[in-house]
Amino acid sequence: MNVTKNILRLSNQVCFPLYAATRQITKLYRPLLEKLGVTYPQYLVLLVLFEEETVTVKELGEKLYLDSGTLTPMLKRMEEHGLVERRRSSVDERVVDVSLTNKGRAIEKQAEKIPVKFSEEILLEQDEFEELKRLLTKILDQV
Amino acid sequence: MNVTKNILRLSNQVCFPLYAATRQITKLYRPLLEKLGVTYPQYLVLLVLFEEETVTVKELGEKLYLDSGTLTPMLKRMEEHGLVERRRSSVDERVVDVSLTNKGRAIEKQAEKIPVKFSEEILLEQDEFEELKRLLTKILDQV
DNA sequence: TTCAATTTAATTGTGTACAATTTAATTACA
DNA sequence: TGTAATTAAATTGTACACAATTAAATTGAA
Repeated sequence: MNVTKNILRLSNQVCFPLYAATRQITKLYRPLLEKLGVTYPQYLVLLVLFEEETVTVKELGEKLYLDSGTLTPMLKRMEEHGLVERRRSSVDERVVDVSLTNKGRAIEKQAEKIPVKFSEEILLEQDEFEELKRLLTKILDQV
Repeated sequence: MNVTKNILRLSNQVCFPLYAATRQITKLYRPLLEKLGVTYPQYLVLLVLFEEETVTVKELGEKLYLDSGTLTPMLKRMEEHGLVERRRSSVDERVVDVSLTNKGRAIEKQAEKIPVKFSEEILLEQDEFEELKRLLTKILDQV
């Protein structure tokens, strides 16, 4: 086995398990989120809006690392489903403010149960969870 | 701050940094892979084929955690670009065997440089890399 | 003040992802 | 042997994801 093969081995890459684990975990979330009628990225938008009354598309993008090309159509879908409201800012017409509707706010109580259920399905120790989060956040802070 | 808000805080979730870090890292890969004319998932297919002469679509799916709905169109694009060859197995007509063309094989030497360049851009200690990989693999093995 | 530079969303086009279904081939068992 | 069950890809439809471009509003410097 030459050096090349070792470097390129799937099992030696850290990015591959990252890529694969993310998708598998998103799949675990799916049945839980389906009951709320949202996808995982839409759920993240809700989490932001549970914390802040109103955010702009730009702020959402900064928090979630997504651009308007992803957010605009996603927010339109959420608006169609009656979860959020999009409104041009009267202060600055370039800006679009996003906020929860009553229907969106009503989901918060259901959403509480998801992280709990989830941590029951993923069998990591508490300190492993913390370490994983620390390492991922360290990467995120660099890029 | 009530308990609910704490549970649902973006910063308290482990899945969010996982989701975000994966996409940010894939973006880091992009300029490197662009030179090879492939996307990140396509690069993963190449990695498998550098290790194994021929794999079926099913085997690819098992290794990369992807289904035919993703792989079939992706492999067709790679075939159009002259990187791989798709051929119905003569032993079992249901099966499609995938293998590298000469052009695909020629990429291996360029591909070697990518993990090296990449590890230079991500500033994690060697043991942190190992720990991250261990935790992600542990999750993958569960789901 | 004016107009060029910047900023914010939206749009366009390509490429994943994946659930659900379909099609064709193979296997298993009555 | 004949047919039901299973298997492997492909297809269909929906939803991200993101680079690149566009359009409209705002800002800033001459």
